[in-house]
Amino acid sequence: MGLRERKKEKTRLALLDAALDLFVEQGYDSTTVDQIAGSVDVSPRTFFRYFTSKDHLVLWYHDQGEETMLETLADRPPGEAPFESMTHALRAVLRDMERSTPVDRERFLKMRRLLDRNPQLADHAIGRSMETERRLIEAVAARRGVDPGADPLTHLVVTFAMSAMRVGFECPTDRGDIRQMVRRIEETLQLVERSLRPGWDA
Amino acid sequence: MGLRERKKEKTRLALLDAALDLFVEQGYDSTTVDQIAGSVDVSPRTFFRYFTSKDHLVLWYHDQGEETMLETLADRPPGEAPFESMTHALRAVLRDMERSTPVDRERFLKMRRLLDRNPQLADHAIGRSMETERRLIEAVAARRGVDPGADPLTHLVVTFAMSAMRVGFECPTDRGDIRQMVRRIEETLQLVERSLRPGWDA
DNA sequence: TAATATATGTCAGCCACTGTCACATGACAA
DNA sequence: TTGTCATGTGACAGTGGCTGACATATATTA
Repeated sequence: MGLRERKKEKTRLALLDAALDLFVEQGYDSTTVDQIAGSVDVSPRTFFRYFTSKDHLVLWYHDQGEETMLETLADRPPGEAPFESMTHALRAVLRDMERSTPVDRERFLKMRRLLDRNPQLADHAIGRSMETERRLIEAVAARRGVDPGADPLTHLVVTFAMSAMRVGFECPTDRGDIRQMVRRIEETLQLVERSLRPGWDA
Repeated sequence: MGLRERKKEKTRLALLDAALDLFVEQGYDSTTVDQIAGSVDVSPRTFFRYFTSKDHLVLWYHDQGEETMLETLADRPPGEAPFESMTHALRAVLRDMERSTPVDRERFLKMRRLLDRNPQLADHAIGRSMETERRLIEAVAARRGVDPGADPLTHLVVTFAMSAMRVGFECPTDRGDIRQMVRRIEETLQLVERSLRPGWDA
């Protein structure tokens, strides 16, 4: 990894952390891109070369989660029942969350608080999740050898699994504690598993 | 209904239709609010007195669907199984769609095409749907006499039902034909019903 | 070291959106 | 009908997110 890339990564994280701090401190709306760029000594124009929009800052972890799930899915044995594969993909994300560093957790919690307080940001986040679902649907459809556009069952396999994630994530009592949130998602996932008829995804 | 209100309603619809036509004609992004306002002979400032944002134009039907579902839910017998109630709420929306006027359908289809082509709009739409889910969850939780924040099962009842709506709505083969879309959603809903273990929502 | 690729700063500009004030128009009571 | 009040509208100035274009500085590679 060259000097160039290292510098970029550093700038990216600096922008992200500066932005999160400003948002928490003075609110999302009343923080300008100029301020964010200014506090990292970078031109506002450069900010938009790292993040496509001000909103995009807060979707940081969605990208990681999606990557983890797609990779896990690709590694599952070909003959496995599709919903089973999805549960493994989902639990891989949960493991990542448990193993994350304190710095990562702090970022995560800041973002979560922002999502709670800013509906427009929540919109973007959920939109991003839908994009992830679309990609997962394609992956699952490919594994099953069906056309993703014409197979509702594949859609349900993905959507049902992701429901556990959403429901667990939204739980208001878990603010500020990642482990508890992970536990809640795990419980919800088990509830989903119990609610489904055996072999429903054949 | 006084003259004032009638005029407002007329302006509102005029703005909506003018906007949809412009969007379809020259694309969402390259249509400015000035153009929309101009083609209805109204000041740009006034546009924002009718619609909180340019995006907001496209969420027209989400409001109606939500209202229908909440009303239906309120009319269901108290002892009914919660998921059963949700399926009735959902099917009430489907009936509304089948009975809609040609003018309504045309608006609907235009909006759908816009949602397909503009990810940012899709984000807002799905965000609006999540808001609807939240309200439905509250309603269902109230019926069951549980705390909406602490009962994952209630969340799943709503989310599973809405999954049918989303999956059916997104199906790419149904563009341009509302009846076919309604049929697809109905089929998906039945698939959901078959996939769940009897009594899972008790 | 020279040639090339890439990252950044600067500047000019578009457009969504808002606050404010003056004015016009419909609603209502005397 | 007329005066009074509430409400809808236009005009204008301003903020801030975001983009394109060009010049310059900083890595990479030969």
